[in-house]
Amino acid sequence: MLIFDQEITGLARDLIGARLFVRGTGGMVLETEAYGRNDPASHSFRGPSTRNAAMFGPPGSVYVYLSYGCHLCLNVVGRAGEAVLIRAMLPEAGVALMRERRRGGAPLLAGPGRTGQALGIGLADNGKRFDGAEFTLESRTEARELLVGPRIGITRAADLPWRFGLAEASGLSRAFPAQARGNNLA
DNA sequence: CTCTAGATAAACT
DNA sequence: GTTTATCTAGAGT
Repeated sequence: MLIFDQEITGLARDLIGARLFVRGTGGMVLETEAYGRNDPASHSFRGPSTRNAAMFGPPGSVYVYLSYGCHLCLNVVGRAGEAVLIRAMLPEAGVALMRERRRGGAPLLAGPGRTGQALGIGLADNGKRFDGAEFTLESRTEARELLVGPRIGITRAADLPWRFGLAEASGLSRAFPAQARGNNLA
């Protein structure tokens, strides 16, 4: 079982190799980033607001935000004010529908904006739960080797190694820097 | 490979 | 009113 109520980096690691589905589309999670409560790069840094309200919902909630005015990004909420951004997945379920939503553009799920588009999420999904209804999460079953590196596309706290990826996976949003290997999952 | 335009919600001054 | 933001597609070198 996946534990949502734990340190956010732990949740980000546990989500690698897990399977995530949104209304029948999705697949294995390949890449995540952790965002903490007192993390200058996090939307929750300045406290609760209309935009980030879902980040303060119960662990296991859905947090969706609009990035750069055009990209919807999906997050898994952990403890209050903490969340994990889903950056890349392996297309496994509902591939035809995802391809249609991406209008034939490939890749389907490599990158947070592409993932949001392929899964068909919207701001209206904020506050929903990963409870198996519309949003489902199945924990990883086997041990996997993990890549660790700095987060992408942020300006503050850019040095924290809070980005995680599945080793040997193709379909990551970007390659990890060298030295990223060597952390086995439990 | 690098560069740039594009899109809009919310925080900030 | 202005700026920034957890990016991407498409054009250019």
